[in-house]
Amino acid sequence: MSKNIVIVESPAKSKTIEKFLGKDFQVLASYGHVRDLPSKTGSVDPENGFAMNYKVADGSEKNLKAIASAVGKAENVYLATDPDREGEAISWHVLEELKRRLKKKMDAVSVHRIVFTEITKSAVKHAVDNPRTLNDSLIDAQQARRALDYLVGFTLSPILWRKVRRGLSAGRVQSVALRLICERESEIEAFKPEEYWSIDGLFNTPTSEELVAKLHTYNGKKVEKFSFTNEADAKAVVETLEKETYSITDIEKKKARRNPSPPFITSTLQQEASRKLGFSARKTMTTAQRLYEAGHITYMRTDSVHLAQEAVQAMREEIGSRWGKQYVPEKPNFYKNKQQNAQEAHEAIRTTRFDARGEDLKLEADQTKLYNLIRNRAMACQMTPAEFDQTALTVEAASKQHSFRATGRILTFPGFLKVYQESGMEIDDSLLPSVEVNDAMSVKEIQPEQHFTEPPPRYSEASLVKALEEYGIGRPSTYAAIISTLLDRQYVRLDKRRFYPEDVGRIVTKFLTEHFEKYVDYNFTAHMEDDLDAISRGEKKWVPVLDEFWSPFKQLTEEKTESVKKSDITAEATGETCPACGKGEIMIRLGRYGRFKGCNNYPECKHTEPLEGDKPTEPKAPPEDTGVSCPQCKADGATIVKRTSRRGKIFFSCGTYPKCDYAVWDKPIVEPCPECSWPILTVKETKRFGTVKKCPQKECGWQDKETVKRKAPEDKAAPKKAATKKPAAKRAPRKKAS
DNA sequence: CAGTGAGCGAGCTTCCGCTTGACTT
Repeated sequence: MSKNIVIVESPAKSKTIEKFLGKDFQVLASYGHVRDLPSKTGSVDPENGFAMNYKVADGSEKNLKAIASAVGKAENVYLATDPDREGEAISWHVLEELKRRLKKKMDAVSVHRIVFTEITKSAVKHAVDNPRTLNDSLIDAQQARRALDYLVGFTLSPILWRKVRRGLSAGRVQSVALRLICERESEIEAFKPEEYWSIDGLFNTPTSEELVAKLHTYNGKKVEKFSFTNEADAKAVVETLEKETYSITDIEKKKARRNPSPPFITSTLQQEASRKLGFSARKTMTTAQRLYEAGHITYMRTDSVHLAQEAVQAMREEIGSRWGKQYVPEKPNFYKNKQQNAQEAHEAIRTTRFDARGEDLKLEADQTKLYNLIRNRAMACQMTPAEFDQTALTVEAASKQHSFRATGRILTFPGFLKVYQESGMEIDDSLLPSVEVNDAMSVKEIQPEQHFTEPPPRYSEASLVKALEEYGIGRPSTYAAIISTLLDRQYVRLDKRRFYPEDVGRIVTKFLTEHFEKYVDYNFTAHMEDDLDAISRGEKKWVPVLDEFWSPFKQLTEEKTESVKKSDITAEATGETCPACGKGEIMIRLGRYGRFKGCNNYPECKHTEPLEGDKPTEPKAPPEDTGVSCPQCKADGATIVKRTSRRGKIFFSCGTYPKCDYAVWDKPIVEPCPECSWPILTVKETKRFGTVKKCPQKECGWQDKETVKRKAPEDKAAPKKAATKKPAAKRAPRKKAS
């Protein structure tokens, strides 16, 4: 029984903080948000001042009960949720629930709001000593954000159900993510490779060393990427160049430095883990969560590059003792957040100690890899820059009309590179031969090379997260979920770790960008954030801000629901006449399995053909015959064959389909049912019972006796069978829409 | 459950952002 209760969001945090504060304090976790808008219509009422109908989430009841019972016996409650918009709202929701549950008892409890951005004893104590009250403006801003997301999603999605296909979704975040992928695909399709030629000179120095240099000027003009665009031009240039004599005319030496990258935040961690370790965004986050819970790293959902003083000090000590003073900068390196709308509630992602490598901590293999990545990146950010000697040589023709250049780079001091190299920024030493000005260079060969420009690459998980972050769309806690949503809706697919839009995804994007451009604009979120900031600062009120958004949005959705026909979206005219009826026009339509061509005259004419450019439908192998006669139609020679459903599931059905529609899931055998005498049984291999025979007749339900026997004692031994069954039933309506 | 769509219209789907478990086959 504690006099003082502290509420935080995460249970891992609560344990640490409890240690700092001692016996008089009990720390409880809210486990994130405790109330939310139910996923159904009417949770926000725009007609009634945007009234928000919050409900306690299923999983939160337990947590709220624990909090209420502790607070009921306490004198002080410290709301210590994260110091950002969402955190402020969580505190408010918790308080609202406390008031509702404890009623008058709450009068005896003093309520304080405290915040800290790092979990250290001093920071937490300082926070407790400097409480404030809840910030209503910040809470209002969060509510505006929540209502807007709900209204956009729950207004646009039903339009998609009616106009495109059931079960689809649209939202402020996911629709822009989808748009990025679709527009990239359009760019790739519209891309026309352009030819260009590069020309390298291969020279010999006076000491017979080789030098490769790029053509830098030609006929007195600087050579650019598209200076030579065909073979004839390139050949002519080569001929001219071959006739010249060359010498070194300039040697330029300078020192160059490169600074380390900032420590990880969620998005950069996901990107680097993807590139360096091949982890998906989801895998990175669950692995990081384990490390966080074990106390090995700081919080993994953050958009701040800030580092705690103590951590910086510990890094400097470790760097100094491990590699020497020359790797420790005079003053700690300081990093600033690039993003505009960063909430900066947490620290950057770093390890909690620096003297241990992942291998020393006896972690799982994946955890070790991620731990080391995080530790190295953090340490590197507090190390000295890498230093190079950079040399540029100019090889000029005697005519002074043409010149080549070569650059070389030698690492003279590794600095942070000793520990960490960001992928895509690798540095290789490139050595140049030792030459002096006026040295004659003999031409060994002038090499022309043909190139073509390449289309922009399709997004990977990493590059998509990066793009979203740059637009300020989505949050650290949602990047992985956004990707899952696009995949779940089958808007996109991943192939060799690259995103490809599916037909439905492209149709949805086309529809949304054509008719709801403003709401799927890349800057829509940024504009929203400006408004939310104004609300946070008390400069605007949340209801008028929502009104300003809602009135035109509502009007637009009503107009579009009326004016845009389903066929405008999902059908595309081709101008071809139907070869079957000779009257109808062939349209490209969206079917369950993608797009196809069909006659306009449907349903009178049912002519269809596959879309060109589609993968040719593989010639169907004749289905495997089981030799078992069909027990239903009993037609002569009607046997059961093995087939694959459209979803890839194997089933067995009568070979005379569609005449006879008899079908079973498991493999049939000729053996009459001992119970109902149905002529066949089915067999299935299971791990637990081996081969199980069953009667396919549902009303019979006979099963292999051995199975029943072996199963029986288990039922008795586990009287909680009913209890274990419940979640299974609960699980059924979840996702996995079949 | 076996090639696809229209419209009729039961009953149903859907947002974003916080946080962790604890069901299995």
